[in-house]
Amino acid sequence: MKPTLPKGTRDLGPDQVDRRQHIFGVIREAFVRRGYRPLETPAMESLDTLTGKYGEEGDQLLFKILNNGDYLAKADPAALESRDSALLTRSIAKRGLRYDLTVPFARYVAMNQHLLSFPFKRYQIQPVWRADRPQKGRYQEFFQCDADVIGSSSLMYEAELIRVYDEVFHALGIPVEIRINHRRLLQGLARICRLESHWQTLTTAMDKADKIGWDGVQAELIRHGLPAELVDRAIRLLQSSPSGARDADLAADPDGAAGLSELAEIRTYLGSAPLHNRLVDDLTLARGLSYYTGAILEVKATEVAMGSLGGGGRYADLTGLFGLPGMSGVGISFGADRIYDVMEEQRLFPASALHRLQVLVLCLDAEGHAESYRLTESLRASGIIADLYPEAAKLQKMMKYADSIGAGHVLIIGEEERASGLYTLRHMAEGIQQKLDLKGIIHALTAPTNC
RNA sequence: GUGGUUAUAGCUCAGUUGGUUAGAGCGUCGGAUUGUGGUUCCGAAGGUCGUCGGUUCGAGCCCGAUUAGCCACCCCA
Repeated sequence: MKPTLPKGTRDLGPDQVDRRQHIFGVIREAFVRRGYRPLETPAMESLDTLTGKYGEEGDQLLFKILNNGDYLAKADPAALESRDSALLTRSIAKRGLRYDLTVPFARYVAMNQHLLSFPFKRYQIQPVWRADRPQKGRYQEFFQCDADVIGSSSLMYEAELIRVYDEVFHALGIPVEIRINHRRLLQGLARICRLESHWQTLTTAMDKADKIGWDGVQAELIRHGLPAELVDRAIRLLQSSPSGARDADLAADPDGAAGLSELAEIRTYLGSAPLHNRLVDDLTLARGLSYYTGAILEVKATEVAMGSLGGGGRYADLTGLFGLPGMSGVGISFGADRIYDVMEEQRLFPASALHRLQVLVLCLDAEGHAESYRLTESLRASGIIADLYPEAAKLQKMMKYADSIGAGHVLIIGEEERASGLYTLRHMAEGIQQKLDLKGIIHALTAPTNC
């Protein structure tokens, strides 16, 4: 048979895994240093846990897992007869693959509330699955790196998580723009323009402003049947200067005022130290409105056309659906696969991300093989990534192998070297070699420039 | 879920209005070179042209379906 990968999935080779681990490492470090603790949850969740949490669209994108056994015999006869897939699903699939990390986290918190102390800060780096149509930067299986803090409504945490975004993308070398908005600003906007009843339509349309332009937004809103004069008013307000008329208008509305004051407080926390990246107030940002209740965050690369690299926000009551009401939380997510793609495109991965062989030992004759093996073990014991070519072969062949696997050095051991105790260490990239004893080799390979 | 587009050697791609035995570059393997890779030269292997069906005397090329990639919607990381 011809081997294939399922749609929207991919293999990662050794260099790719090394590079992804580098990304995870930078993110994890930023989380850990702020007291976030790791959490892992199962790839599959009960379908009851997942459905209804991501809106109607989200439910369609859930991967369902067929029940084991004779599932059709136990299927709902009415649903089977009517060929109603949505109805049938309930009787033939009781589990699904997780769609994000936030809902499993909420489930975990609700189930383990007696064990947890609040505020509880956790991070989670695991794959999630969505039955979406694949595209550039969009996969059916992809990794998310989430950090959430639950059980406190302090805006300190919004600032903390913005700082994490800033720090991580700076450390990875990706220039980004961090956008921030507030749900209550959007509510205020809608009320001021008397478009409360069209809130959803208004926000999803204006979110596309940078893509389809303001004319496009206006056209879309009018197509949806919103009164033209109110649409004009909304767009004028959105385009007006934040420091001038816009915020004055918003401040006149109770929700708008609350949103403005929260954003100002977050900025006060951030004022203690400058950010590497721009933090932009963006009134058009309207993501995750089915669950975010406070601040809304999004990160976009400024130098590459790629969807968002991360998103987050405040949710007033995440665990309420699981029987634990009144728990306010705030969280962010990194899209590891998109970050990877951006870094690949921009060649941002440092050589140190790759854990390739530092030295490959080449023994020229069978007699010296055992001694070469012991020497290789000594190098490994000194923390050097080392391996021994498994048999005495033509030097040319062994050199080609060393070159193709990207070994930093080769150590050549022949009769002459064994007699003198001075081995030939060759630096592959530079093509220079020197004769050194074991101590000298270890020194050369553990010096900072050769790591 | 909707629309567009692509699929030929391991990779990137050529392949004439449908016509005999489908090509190139790169890569791979062997040799030139029995203690020196990445550069050079010589040689070789490698294809049911994504899959299934149809039209035709004849299909890599035309038609239909299907699978996968890419792009744009929708939504999202």
